[in-house]
Amino acid sequence: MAKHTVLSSGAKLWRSLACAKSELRLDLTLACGQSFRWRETAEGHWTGVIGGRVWTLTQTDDTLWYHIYQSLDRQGETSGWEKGAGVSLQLENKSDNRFKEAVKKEEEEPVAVTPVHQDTKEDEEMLRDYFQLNVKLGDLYKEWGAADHHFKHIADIFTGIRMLRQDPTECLFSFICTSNNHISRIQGMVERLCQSLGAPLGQLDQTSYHNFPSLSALADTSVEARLRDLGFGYRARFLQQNAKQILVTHGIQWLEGLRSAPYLQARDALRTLPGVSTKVADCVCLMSLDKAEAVPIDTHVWQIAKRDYNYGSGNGQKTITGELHRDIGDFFRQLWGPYAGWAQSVLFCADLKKFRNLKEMLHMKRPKKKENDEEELTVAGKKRKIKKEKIDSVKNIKVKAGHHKKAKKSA
DNA sequence: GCAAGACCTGG
DNA sequence: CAGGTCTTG
Repeated sequence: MAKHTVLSSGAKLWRSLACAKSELRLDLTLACGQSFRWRETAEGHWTGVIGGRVWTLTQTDDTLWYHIYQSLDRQGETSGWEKGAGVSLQLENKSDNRFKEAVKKEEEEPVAVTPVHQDTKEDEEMLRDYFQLNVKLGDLYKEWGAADHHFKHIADIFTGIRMLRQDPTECLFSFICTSNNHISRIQGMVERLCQSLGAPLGQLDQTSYHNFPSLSALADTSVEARLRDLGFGYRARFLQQNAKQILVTHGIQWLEGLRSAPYLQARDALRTLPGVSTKVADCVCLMSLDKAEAVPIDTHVWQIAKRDYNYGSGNGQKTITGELHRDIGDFFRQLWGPYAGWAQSVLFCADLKKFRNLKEMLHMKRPKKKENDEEELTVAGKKRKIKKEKIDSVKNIKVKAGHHKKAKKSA
């Protein structure tokens, strides 16, 4: 049976490119909630799908290493996948007919075949494109840190977090699943989505890999019922409706075409889709459509704005509504500049529970009095924190009545 | 424009 | 309740 590879198993299977950890941290970038499909398959080794092929990535201090597994089409040639049968066998075991049909449909479509000669240059370019390595993250960190003291503080530990340049279809349909939901469940849902409707790419150890489903696979009318069975809840309808709507009214190239549209135009276009409001549209813009200025505002980011930036406006409101949404985005764009969305992802990542151990290191580095006090208040218990926020919100309502928009810009 | 409620599911 | 969206009032 084919296995996930590791760097120590023999360097000849690996290719590399120069890349400092200040430019890219795989562990943070691939697990901070922008893509839901990467898994750490061995210590420091991340396996996932890029461009219809399965890759394992790892890094050392100044080098990014990558291995691309041989695709199913070349089964039996040399190393790589188990001799093909593994995946097909697995599919036969499913008794659900609709399941088979959908997969069959996928299989009939042409699948990208890896050329026999290994085109190192193209592969490297694909990787550079996926990680947007032409963007000099170190320079951006310096700019953000110079403009924003709090960012600089966080950035001491949370280095190398950059935006992926994801496939727009995968990005859109994955983020439709994020509403009213949490990361661990989203990961499972996206995985089931791919296994159910995506073209199989092969199997490594106990894990089978699939392409993200095509629009036509998602558009089939049987999809909603299938996805409900897979635990997608009310989002099942959104996924199917969207795929159909995009294909019928816009065409298959529409999403990619939005890469060349201005940010707000692309976002408004996405917002016409059912289940896609400002937040999800911003995620898709930032993570797949080259809109670095897009700042997705969710309740979590709103908390960050209030807690770390003393952001006052909107404290009287219960939910993130129109104007508030735009204002918070503008606030961060003014603070960080045209790559505000990238900067936001750093703070977002630093706030994830799964990286709490990393964040602890910040206290070791800076035993500042004031900040310790604030942390204690936060850690001490929810009730006290809530009380404090309520007091703040009362204050801010008064402020808001007076100065409204000018107050926050001074920050 | 904003506020409620509903919406699937599971930790 | 959770990293939200849609529908009403």
